[in-house]
Order: sequence, then structure tokens, then C-alpha cells
Amino acid sequence: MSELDYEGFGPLLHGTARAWRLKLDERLRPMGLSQAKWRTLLHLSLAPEALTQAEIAARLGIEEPSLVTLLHRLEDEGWVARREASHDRRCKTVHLGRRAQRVIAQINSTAANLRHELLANIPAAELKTCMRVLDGIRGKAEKREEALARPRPEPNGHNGNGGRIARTGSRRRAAKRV
Amino acid sequence: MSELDYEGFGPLLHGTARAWRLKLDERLRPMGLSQAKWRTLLHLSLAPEALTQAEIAARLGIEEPSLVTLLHRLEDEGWVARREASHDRRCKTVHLGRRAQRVIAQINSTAANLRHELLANIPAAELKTCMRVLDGIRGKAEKREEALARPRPEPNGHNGNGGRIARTGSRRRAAKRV
DNA sequence: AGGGAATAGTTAGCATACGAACGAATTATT
DNA sequence: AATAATTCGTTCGTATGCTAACTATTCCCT
Repeated sequence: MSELDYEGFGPLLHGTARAWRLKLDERLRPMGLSQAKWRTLLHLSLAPEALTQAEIAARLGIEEPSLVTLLHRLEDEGWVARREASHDRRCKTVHLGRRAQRVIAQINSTAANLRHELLANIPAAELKTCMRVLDGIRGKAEKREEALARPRPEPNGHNGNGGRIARTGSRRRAAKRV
Repeated sequence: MSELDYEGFGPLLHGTARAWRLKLDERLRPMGLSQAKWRTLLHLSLAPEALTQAEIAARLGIEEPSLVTLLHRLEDEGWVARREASHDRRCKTVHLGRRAQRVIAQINSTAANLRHELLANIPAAELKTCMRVLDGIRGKAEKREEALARPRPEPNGHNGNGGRIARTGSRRRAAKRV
């Protein structure tokens, strides 16, 4: 008798996130920015150091191939510039162009304004509770599905990747071969 | 001292919704369904009567042109069938095919299972608070931007659409002409 | 040092969304 | 009844995301 009440939680969560994003999109559109673009610029501006494409993709929560075309568009429009990394010839770092640096502040303040509007009149305690609940859900939802019998990739001890962290967790996960 | 704490609310909301959706996608993928597809089937199964394409689009929160190609794919794969509406020759109603009827129950139970897993161990009071907060945010975010001086479409009383509700609110809103 | 595995970025092909514009059909206004 | 406005589904072009597969480079282990 306590379960069925939450049937609408998924759609509610999805719908709220969507409405928020669309609203911010709507306000940033006049300066020629879409969600994918302004989010990219924002992450670049927040990072203390230059980011590689893989790092950007991880922060945006998208795959690297998706980022490639996104960066192409941003580059064509003069928002960012790619540069070869010196320490690793595989890497490229991405840098904000002049045009972008001028609007970063605007993006930030627009986002802050919207956040202020949407969260106004909500008691601090309830907001905190909401954030804690969401964080818990996200944590559970992001866990990999490993319940039922799964063939272990490495029967022996080490995993063969030198202790590095697998970025996405879903991509290039075993180069399935014949 | 009470504002800056909520800076991460947007990303948290976005990330949680995304993680939830990806997890459900992952579990439904084995039966050949993507999010767009299973959401469509779900809405069709929930409706008491046959739905027209415009109604489906509204419930899914997507535009009609997006739905057209989605329905094409669903139709090609035998999930649904279009039928000409009798009362209005402009309309088509969409119906679940045999194949879909067989898996609807599975979709529902998979979604319910996931919801149960993700919401387990969260006190009922906190969930309720969270849902109330989200609903309030969504309400505000879905409001149309009508603050600053906007040219009124109709200076006189009636709006000329016979009191009907504008579906999307964004589409075909004035057939801008020269 | 050398060989195999992992990583960074890319391309190719597809799925899913959007907005603009269109034709056919219906409804409202004159 | 004639005309104007609206609605429904559609096509077109584009933006954004994914997976699979490829090349070049780097890392790890023997």
C-alpha cells in the first residue's frame, strides 16, 4: 500500500529535467547556442587546465564520437580551437576562442538566474532532501548491472589495465572478436 | 549564504534522469526496444481509446514530425499499425500490433522493478517531498516566457481559436510571413 | 628491446529529436 | 455559400547522440 504511489516518479523526474533544460535552451538560443554547445563551453571554462577530448566527453556524459562532431561545429563557428598536446601525441586539448570567452559570463549568469527563479519559494530543507534523494537514486542507477552470473573478464588477479580507470565503462569494452 | 549551495541542482537533476533512463533502456534493449519505442508502446497501452498521432506526440513530449519517423520504424517492425480515423479524414489512429501486446506486460514489470530498486530504502516522507519539489519546479519551468513586452497576437477579446487548447505551444505559432 | 593490450581521436552508419514549410481536410467567419 | 484560419500528418534539412570499427600512439610485461 506504499508502493504504487511512486509510479509517476520516473516520468516526473524525466519531465522536470527536460523542462529545465528546454527553458535554459530557450534563453540561450538568442546568442546562437544550443544545449550541447553551451554545456561544452561551460565545462571548458570551469576547468583549471586544458582538457582533452576524452575528458570533455566524460564531463558532458557523452561518448567521444559524439564529441568529435560537436567540436567540429563549435570549431567551425569559432567558439573553440583544438591544439595538439605536447606530452602525448595522441591527445588534443581544446581551448576557448575569443568569441566564447566573451559569452561565458553570460551563460553562467543566465543559468544562475534560471536556477534562482525555479528554486525560489522552495524551503531550504526540502531542497536539501530532494537533492539527497536524487543523489541516492543516481548512485544506484549508475551502478553496473552485475547481479546475475557474469563471466569474469580475468580469472586471475590483475585486470591488465595498470589500475587506470575505465572512462565510460560502456565503450570499447572487449573488442569482441571472432 | 543560502544560494550557492544549489548550484549543482541542475546537473544533478539532469544526471539522475539520464541515469534512470539509461538503466531502463539497458534492460529493455534485449527485447529490441529503445526508449523512444517502449515509451510509445507504453502510452498506447495506457490510453483507454485509440490515440491520434498528435495526441501521442503530446503525451511523449515530442513534436509531430519526430513522431512520424518513430512510427514508421515501429510500423516497419510490426509493433503498431496506423488506421484512418472515421470521424476526421485528416487523422490517423495508432494501434498496438500483436507483437506489442505480448510485451507490454514485460515493459511494465521491468519499469516497475527498476523503480522499486532505485527507490528502495528511501523514506516515504522524503520521496514525497522530493516529488512535490520536482513538480513545483516543472510547473515553473513549463510556463511560457511572457514577462517582458510581447506583442499581443489579438488586441481584442477572443483569440480566434474557438477555445481549443494549443497542443505544443511552440509549433506553428504564427506562420511567420513576409 | 619487443610484442600485446590499452588509449585518443576519428570515420561510418544509424536513431532520435527539432523547426520550417507543405498539401489535404476541417472549422470559423463573413 | 465563399473565404479565411486552423489542424493533421507529412517531407526536408539539420543537430545531437549512439555503437562498431579503424589508425596512430603509448603503456605494460616479459
